[in-house]
Amino acid sequence: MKDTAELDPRCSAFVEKVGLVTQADGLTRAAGRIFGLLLWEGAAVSFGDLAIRLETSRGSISSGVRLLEERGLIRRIARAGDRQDWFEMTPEPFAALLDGAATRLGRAGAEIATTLDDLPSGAGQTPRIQAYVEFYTTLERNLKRAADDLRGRH
Amino acid sequence: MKDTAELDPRCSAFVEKVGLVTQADGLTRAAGRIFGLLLWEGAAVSFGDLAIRLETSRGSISSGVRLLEERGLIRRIARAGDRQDWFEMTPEPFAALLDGAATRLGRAGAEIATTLDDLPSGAGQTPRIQAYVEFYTTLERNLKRAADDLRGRH
DNA sequence: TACAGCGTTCAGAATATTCTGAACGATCCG
DNA sequence: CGGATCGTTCAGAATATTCTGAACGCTGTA
Repeated sequence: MKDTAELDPRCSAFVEKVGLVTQADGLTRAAGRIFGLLLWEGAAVSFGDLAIRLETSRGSISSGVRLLEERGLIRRIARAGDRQDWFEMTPEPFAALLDGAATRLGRAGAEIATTLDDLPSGAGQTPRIQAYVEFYTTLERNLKRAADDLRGRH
Repeated sequence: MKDTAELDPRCSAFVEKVGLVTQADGLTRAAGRIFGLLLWEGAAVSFGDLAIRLETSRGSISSGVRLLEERGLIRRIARAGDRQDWFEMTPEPFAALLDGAATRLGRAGAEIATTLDDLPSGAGQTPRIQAYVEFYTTLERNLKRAADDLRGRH
C-alpha cells in the first residue's frame, strides 16, 4: 500500500467517524480508527503504514491491534519477504463483535445472578433481581441472533 | 423509608455490583448505584434518602436521576404533603433501556451511512461500508426484538 | 417578610482512561 | 558481528470523565 500520509479526505473523515462511534462500543478511539482504515481499504495494511497514515505512535498501534485481534475484528498476517506485520479485517468482523458482546453480557448476568444465591427464598427482592438477570440473558440471546442474521446474508 | 444510612450488606453489595456493571452500558457508576438501590427496594425512595443511603453528594444524585429519567429507567413522583421528590423504577425499565440503546444505534448507523452519499457509485469501499451500516440496522432490529421479548413475559 | 428545606448548577478537584515515546529484546541482513 | 528495523512494554503526560460542595433560585410556612 502507500507509504505516504493519508490523502483522501473522505477516508480521513470516515476513519474519524468510526473512531468516535466505536468508543461507545467498548473500544478505544485509536482501535476504532485502525478498524476504520482497514474497513476503508479492504486490503491488508502494514503495521508501519497504520502508524503513518493514522498519524499516531507505534505504541498506540500495538495496543490497538491487540484489542481488535482479541475481539476477532482483525487478524495479523505475515507476508513472505517482509518483516512487518500486516493486518486485515476478518471475514465476518461484525458478527464477531456481536459474539464478543454477547459473551460479556452473559458474564455480567452471571455476576448479578450470584446475588440471588445469598438471598433467602421468598425475599422481596428476588423477582426483581430475576427480571434483571433475565434482561441480560434476553439481550445475550438476541445479540447472538443478530450475529446469525449478519452471517446468514454473507 | 429509612432515614438512616445503609444497613443490609447484601443490598450494599448489590448496589455496587450494579454500579460497576452498568458503567459498560453508557451510564455512570453513580446512576447505576441509584438504579440498583431502587431495584433492590422495589418501592419509591426520596431524593434525600438516595444521597444518605448511597453516601454521595446531592449533586451526584441530581445528575444521576436526570440520566436515569431520560432513559426511562426511573420516574419521579410527588407525594402529597411532602416537598421532596421520590423516585421509583418504571414498570418496564429494561425494555426502556433497550429501546434507548436501539435508538442510539440507529443514529450511529445513520451517521456512518452519510459516508455513502459522498462516495461515487462503484467505489470499492461501498460494499464494505454498506455491510457496516447493515451491522447497525441489524443490531437495532434485534435490540427492539429483545425489548419486545422482555415486555412479552411481563 | 423571613426562614428552612428542596433540587439544580457549575467550577474546580479527584479520578480514570488513553496516548506518547524512549528503552528493550528479537530478528534479519550485509 | 554491527547496524537497522521490527513490535512490545510501561512510566509518565495528556486528556476525558465523574464527583463534590458551595451558591443559587424556588416554594412552602410561619
